[in-house]
Amino acid sequence: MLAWYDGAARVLPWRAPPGSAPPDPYRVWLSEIMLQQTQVATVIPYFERWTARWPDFASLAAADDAEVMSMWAGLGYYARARNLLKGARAVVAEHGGRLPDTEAALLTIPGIGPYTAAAIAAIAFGRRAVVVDGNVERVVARLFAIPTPMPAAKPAIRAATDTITPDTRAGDFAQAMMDLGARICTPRSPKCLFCPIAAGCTARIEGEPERYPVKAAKKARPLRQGTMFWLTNANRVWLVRRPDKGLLGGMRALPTGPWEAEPPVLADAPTAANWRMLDTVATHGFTHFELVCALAAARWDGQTALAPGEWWPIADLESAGLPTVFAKAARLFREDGACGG
DNA sequence: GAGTCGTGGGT
DNA sequence: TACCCAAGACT
Repeated sequence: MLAWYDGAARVLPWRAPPGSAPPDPYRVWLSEIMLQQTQVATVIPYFERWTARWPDFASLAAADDAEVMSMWAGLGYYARARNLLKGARAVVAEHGGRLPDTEAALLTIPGIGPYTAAAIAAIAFGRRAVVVDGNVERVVARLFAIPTPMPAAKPAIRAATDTITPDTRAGDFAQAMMDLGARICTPRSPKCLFCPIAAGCTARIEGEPERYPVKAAKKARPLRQGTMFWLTNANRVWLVRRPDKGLLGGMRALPTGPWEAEPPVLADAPTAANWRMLDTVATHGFTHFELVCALAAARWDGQTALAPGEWWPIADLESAGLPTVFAKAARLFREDGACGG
């Protein structure tokens, strides 16, 4: 694997060349958080903007919370951004501004779990650590043809990974396994002809490498419905801030009622007004449900009471840092020509 | 162990 | 198209 990696490693902004000195721990940490459940190509532009704005732990720890959330907008899983800020502040306050170099200490930092702790220890500090992410799970499940369905197979996969992890260059080994999983040992149509370890792969010898890792059938995503509100005042629109915990926590948003199985009502509007329903609806797929939102537009009369929020210039809505579901809805309101849009 | 938590790319 | 899934963590 290391020999293959020496010649085939992807060049990435947070990565050092194979066999060279470890990269900046801050950049390793940031990239690992951004890469959780997120593909490399999606992360790269966010990583570049982020490091230009906050190049180290000290600058990030001193950053404004709202600006951090806005910079993360569109990347998803927003708890990562909240924990990233907590993590940077913990590193400054409790570790002298430098990331600790052991897995156990790394695990105490918000946002760092078993995978990320092992990855940072190996990649940024050159320690031997058993790094198991989704790529490694797939490669190892195939290499050893592990028949146990996920997630029950996780302990066996970790044990098997331990047996093939080298004592030196564990970081390069981990990155080699992840590159292999991302480019060759892919979930569907693995390219075994280009695989450096195909000769020892039990799943390939069996003839159906795609069968691994074995997974149980998953259930269908339920439908949820709701209403989003577009309240305007001159050339501005009313935005709210969502509660810190839960779905899209801490993010700027359009006012919305709850998202539930039942059809929506207008009772959750941000203010009393002559709401006009648009002809179109906004749809968006989340991890565990599908959302269909009715769209209601109105002008504020300058009199009725408003819950906490802020007027935002419609022409500058791109800088509000709206999650994608709200950015999509905002586009529909503006295309409709709704009041002020 | 199971549910929650986004979004975009690939097929 | 509809579905799968990604360098997981947290509760």
